[in-house]
Amino acid sequence: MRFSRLFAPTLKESPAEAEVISHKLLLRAAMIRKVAAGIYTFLPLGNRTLKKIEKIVREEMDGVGAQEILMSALQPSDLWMKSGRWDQYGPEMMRLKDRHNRDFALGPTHEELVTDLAMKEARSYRQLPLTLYQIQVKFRDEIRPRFGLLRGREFIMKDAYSFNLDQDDLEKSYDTMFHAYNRIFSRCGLEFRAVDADTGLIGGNVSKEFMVLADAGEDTVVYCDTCDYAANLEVAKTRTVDAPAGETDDAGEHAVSDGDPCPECDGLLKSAKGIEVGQVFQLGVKYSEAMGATYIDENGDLKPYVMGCYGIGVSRLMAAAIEQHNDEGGIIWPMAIAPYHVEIVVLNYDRDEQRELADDLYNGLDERDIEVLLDDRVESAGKKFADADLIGIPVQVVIGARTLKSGNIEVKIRETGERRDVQLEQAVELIADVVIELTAG
RNA sequence: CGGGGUGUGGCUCAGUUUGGUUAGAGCACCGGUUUUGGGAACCGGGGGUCGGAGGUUCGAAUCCUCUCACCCCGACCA
Repeated sequence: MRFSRLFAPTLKESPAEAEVISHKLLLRAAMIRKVAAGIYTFLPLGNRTLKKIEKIVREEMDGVGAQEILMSALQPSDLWMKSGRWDQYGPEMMRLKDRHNRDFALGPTHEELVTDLAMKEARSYRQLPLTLYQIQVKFRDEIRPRFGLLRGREFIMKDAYSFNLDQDDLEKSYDTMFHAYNRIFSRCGLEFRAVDADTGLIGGNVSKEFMVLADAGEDTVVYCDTCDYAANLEVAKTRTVDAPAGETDDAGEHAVSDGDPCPECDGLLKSAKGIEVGQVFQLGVKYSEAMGATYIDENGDLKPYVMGCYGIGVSRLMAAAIEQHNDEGGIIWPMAIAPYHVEIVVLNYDRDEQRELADDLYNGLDERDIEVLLDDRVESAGKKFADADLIGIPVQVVIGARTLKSGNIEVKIRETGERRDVQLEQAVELIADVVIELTAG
């Protein structure tokens, strides 16, 4: 892609509305634009990152046998009446009426729809376990949308649902999904923790949240400095001093704090802010019983599905990644979710030598399926460098008269700031290697 | 919803307290010249009616009333 043609109106200053770093940078780097409170348009760069995240999610979901579907965002009220959530959900659900005055909602989640689908189409135990997922827009009329993509009223979510034979079977699906989630967040380059969590309005018994550690987080994560114990503060436990490890106290809200003893070992608890990017639940029979969703087992008896559900805030993940990967200059995208792999900054594109060189390099990298953004704009060097840092493409290649004199171009790693001069003939090869290296983490 | 705050060209903001001629600046944008290794310089140009409605006044961005939007703190969530 040529920067001169790219629709990427970057901003020198942060719009006043943005408070947190990801929001500021998403706006400044021309990833998103606001439509209304908590509602955003994704511009080309932001959309590319979104699609990269979605691709990783799809690969991991498909990899564990989940099947992608796409359900309607617009949902009739009757299924929600059936589950009892039409009344429970409250004003957070965006509701509307059709021309016949029938009630609809813009889906905040899809348990009802997917359960209805399964009970009609997956009648036999032979079809189970069945895991379905989708990546789709969700609507929640949040009391207070804020922080850009971190809490929107319309957002992209991956939601998966497993229909299992029994609790044992559910636990297998849950476990599989849990590991897939770990891979997804690792591949996205995030530092995260899976923590014990409250099940909230979704319901169910067992649940883990995936928290990206970042100061902008709205949740507090409590974790042990010695063992694997980690929990959302809401459900965190501690151990009364002198009690042996393993004998826990159910702690009330805010009762657990830094330095309390770990409930599971002799370590001490610490706390940090976290952004919830995913959650997995063992729902059990909550929805299947409420909706009369049953399958026929091998004896011909009707049994309720034992269900699990698994969500990832895809657009939130994008913001969370920025919260973890930025500096004064702007975003530092992990390679796996960067809009482009390499940005070629050509300081004087109007000079034949530089233009030809840049075009060759561009084509050479393109042939190796490396995604390249070529800054061919007629702008000052300073502006191009600043934009490159802001947009945060992981590898920058600078073509300018200074290094060209000795037959070199410069390769700079966005994250570390490391630069090295590279001979022209070796450039494609070397840049390709750097991209692979950075992809591997 | 409670509390606090802000609405002035695309963005950042000044002007509002103490009403007074054609509403300003920087950035961005358009044309031109010279530039180009860290947000270039100069010349020329376009764009706002001051969130909206109503009111007070000879006169309103400025005062009053209502209203809408947005942001921050709290309760909810991917």
